[in-house]
Amino acid sequence: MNYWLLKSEPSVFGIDDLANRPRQTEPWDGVRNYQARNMLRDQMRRGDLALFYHSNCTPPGVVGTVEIVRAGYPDPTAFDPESNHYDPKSDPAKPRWYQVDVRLKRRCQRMVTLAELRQHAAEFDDFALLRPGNRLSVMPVAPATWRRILELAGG
DNA sequence: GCCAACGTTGGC
DNA sequence: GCCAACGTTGGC
Repeated sequence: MNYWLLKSEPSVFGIDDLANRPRQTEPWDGVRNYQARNMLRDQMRRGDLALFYHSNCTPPGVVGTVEIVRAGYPDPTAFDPESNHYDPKSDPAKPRWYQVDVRLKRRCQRMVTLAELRQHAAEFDDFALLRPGNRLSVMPVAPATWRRILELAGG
């Protein structure tokens, strides 16, 4: 079982949106970065858990946790000319982009902001989110880091 | 709105 | 394969 962090802009799809979905489940589509794609496709497994992180907002931070309920499979929005995530170079016979399905596990009792995570950086084991210039929208989280962040979130 | 960091594109 | 130009991300 692995731990992850998934970024999303709340103005596009936030934790409230996930909470309002049927079965509180949603495909995590639209990832168009190869490093992130590789993790979705090759490493994420059903039953893994991920932090739900709100980015490009005030304040950014961790707002909840989700469970991976379906492992990586081709992202259909890449084949849809109507989608903003359409990629004409993704061939359905050899899909370029992948997604997983996530289900809301729980909201944080209190949000853990990026500023707060930075204050605790020394307690985390090489947390990719805090590396300068980090732009990945999917990244692994070490188990000890996961536990500490959930403590900060009030369980 | 600014801008640093980084990824992608495309000419050569 | 190099690398400059350009686009995107995302914090501030």
